[in-house]
Amino acid sequence: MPPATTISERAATDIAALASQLRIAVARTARTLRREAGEGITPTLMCALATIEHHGPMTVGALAEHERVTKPTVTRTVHALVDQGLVVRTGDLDDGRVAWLTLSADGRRLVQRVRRRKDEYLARRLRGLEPAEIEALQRAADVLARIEDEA
Amino acid sequence: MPPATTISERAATDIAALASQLRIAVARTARTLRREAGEGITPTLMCALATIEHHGPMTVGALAEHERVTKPTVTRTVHALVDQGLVVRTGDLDDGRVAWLTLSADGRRLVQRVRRRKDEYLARRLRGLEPAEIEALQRAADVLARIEDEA
DNA sequence: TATTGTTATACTCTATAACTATA
DNA sequence: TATAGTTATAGAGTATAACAATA
Repeated sequence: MPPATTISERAATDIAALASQLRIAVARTARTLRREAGEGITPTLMCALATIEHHGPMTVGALAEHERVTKPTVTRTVHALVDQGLVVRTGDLDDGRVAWLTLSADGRRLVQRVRRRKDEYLARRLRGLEPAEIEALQRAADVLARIEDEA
Repeated sequence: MPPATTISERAATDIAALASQLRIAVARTARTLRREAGEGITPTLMCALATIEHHGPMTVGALAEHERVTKPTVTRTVHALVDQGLVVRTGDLDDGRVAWLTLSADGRRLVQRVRRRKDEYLARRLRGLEPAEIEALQRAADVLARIEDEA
């Protein structure tokens, strides 16, 4: 007979093991998805574009914070996006230090096209799963989104 | 009363929505975790190290295939790991073209230390979730690992 | 002085093309 | 000829440090 364990000890063990498995699974899945963007746009540019689309007009600093990169990195990213006509950069009228970023019509179309493409790729991989597995993934997506928002 | 839908139509809609949410959640979680490696080692080197530890002795080509990068990239990565004394590179005795990669004792210790660190970080984020949420994440980790293996 | 953003510089990761050595 | 791996080269992403402009 195994030694008795309290509920909290059991839970702690389960969580540690889960953390390890989840970390590996998430890293590998993300890596695969990053390679599915296509459209000739890089993952970094695509991420920035998607963030601006989701948030609406943002400053350079806000984008840096959201993407968790430094401001010089965002400056570079935005430069590339503006060069490609995907983002419009406008100076703030009241505060001369601030620059506002918005999507151009081309940028908006591109975001939607790439998003559809990635979703279709992942959806192909999900087809054929059991309904219970689908539901588990749905709940997991919700939970992961929530704990990231709390970060 | 809404129009009748077949089970497969319902499933297709659910899967498309799930794919989208899951993609975003996975990308964000992976990004956060990548920044938690610490120990002065980069995510790429750490990934290679973890793969070699998991698989046991591997050739350069096998590592490239597993990490889904090109062989020149692996050559570079391995060079860095050998320089840091984390990996040992040995020529095959029968086939002079082949190089075998294994972890050094330092490499093995580092993998374990970093792994523990990341797991603890994620585990902190998971504590406080409902038991049902934990279970959903556990199932999701299993499913994601499985569909990645099939890729 | 503090804040917003940029420029300068350097390092890591990655790929493609061309190459060497071995089979 | 084919295969395993390397070298050469170039491009993308990132950070830190130093700076400019504005508040």
